[in-house]
Amino acid sequence: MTDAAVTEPVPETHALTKGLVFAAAERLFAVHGFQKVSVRDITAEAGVNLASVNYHFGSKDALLFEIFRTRTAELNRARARMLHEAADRHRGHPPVRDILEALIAPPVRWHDPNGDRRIAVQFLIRSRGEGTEAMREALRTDVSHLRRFADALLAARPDLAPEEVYWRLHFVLGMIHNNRFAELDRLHTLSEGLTREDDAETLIRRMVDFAEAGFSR
Amino acid sequence: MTDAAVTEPVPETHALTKGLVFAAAERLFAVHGFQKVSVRDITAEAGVNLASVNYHFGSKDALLFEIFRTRTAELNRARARMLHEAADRHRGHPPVRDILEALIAPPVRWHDPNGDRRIAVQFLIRSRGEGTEAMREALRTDVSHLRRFADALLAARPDLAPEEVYWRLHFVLGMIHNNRFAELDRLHTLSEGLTREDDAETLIRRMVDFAEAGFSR
DNA sequence: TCTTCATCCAAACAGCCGTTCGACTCTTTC
DNA sequence: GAAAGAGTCGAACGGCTGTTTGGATGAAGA
Repeated sequence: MTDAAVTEPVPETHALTKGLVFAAAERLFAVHGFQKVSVRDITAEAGVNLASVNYHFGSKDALLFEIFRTRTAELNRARARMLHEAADRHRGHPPVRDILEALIAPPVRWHDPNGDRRIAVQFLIRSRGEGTEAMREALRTDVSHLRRFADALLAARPDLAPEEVYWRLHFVLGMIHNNRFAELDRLHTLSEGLTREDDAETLIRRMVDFAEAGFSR
Repeated sequence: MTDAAVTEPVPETHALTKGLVFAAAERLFAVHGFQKVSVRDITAEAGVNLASVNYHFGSKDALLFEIFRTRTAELNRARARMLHEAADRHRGHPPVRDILEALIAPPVRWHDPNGDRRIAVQFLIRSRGEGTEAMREALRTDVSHLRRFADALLAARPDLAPEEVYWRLHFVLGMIHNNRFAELDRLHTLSEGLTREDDAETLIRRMVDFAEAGFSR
């Protein structure tokens, strides 16, 4: 994770004001939701003029979509790289556990308090439920990213009926998408703080263990 | 599921107009989201006057919360009943599989196309991500419902570290909450229709199998 | 028959929304 | 040094938001 293009909090092609808007918008959207944050909230947080959003991005929805597109591409790249490395380690046929780890590890690592990507992953999780029409269209049609993981799982478990593999992949995605601030808070409340200790790597191990066990039969 | 108090689509204590508003609001909120649906959308859909929402419910947020409270209570009751029945079958100590089934089966049965509760479960799923402050407060503080399931799991697996049990419960909840229209559509697209055939009971079996396997070690 | 009361209705309210406009500033280019 | 262009600014636009108001309606009770 030393690639500058990946760890750069805000795309460096942005002008100063544009970058401020991008960062403020991502943060506010991630914390409060897309509809509850106004253009005025964003520009006030960024300390720039109200018209900046429309000047640099065209519209509020276009700003939302640019953040979505940027972060989605980064996450997909990190996942694809891990899947590729796993394939290299196993002569083109990675086992189920390595495939699941490539799917799970990147977003969980981003979510780590020490990372600069907590906001980005919360934004992406939100975009599934309350995204723009353009976002949902992109999520619905662009399945090429998930295609690779589905194909890898199908190849790793040729003994299973394909629909069984697809459903289990769906369950794993549900586990990942449920790691929102509010849900984790509730878990920590329920466990009376027992679950709060985990760092990213421990949580990844727990999730991969659980998911791999789900694929065991 | 023959209890009238549970299968009643709209609480029968409501007056005619109040019931129309309740039903229209639940449907529109479930399909389009909470923030995107206006009071005017609701009253137009219900065919009643604009002021009806404020007259019968006080405010838009209060209407949202009443739907949330009603459906949450019904779902919790159905789950608690299944857990209770499982405890009766096993002399007070139900196995992991029966506990998970009590958690999973009710919302999946509600989601069945033949049921009259598809809207309700979609509404409840949405309330986790985009709910009112009052809703999130209720979800955060009222853990008494989940408490029973966590305690049952802890009792069924005394060999596991408690935090491990809590995390696995969290993963199972993620599987359940991911059954939104949009996510299922994407799954069906990815699988090229293979996953579309399943009825509620088959899906419940798949989910319980997966979750139980996650608890196997 | 008169009163009471819950319900319903059209209309208006104040406020916030995303977006646009025209002027102004500053740097770059010829 | 003039022209051009990108960026920023305050101000305003039309439209939609949730909510409120005051009167009309009609059934129930004395």
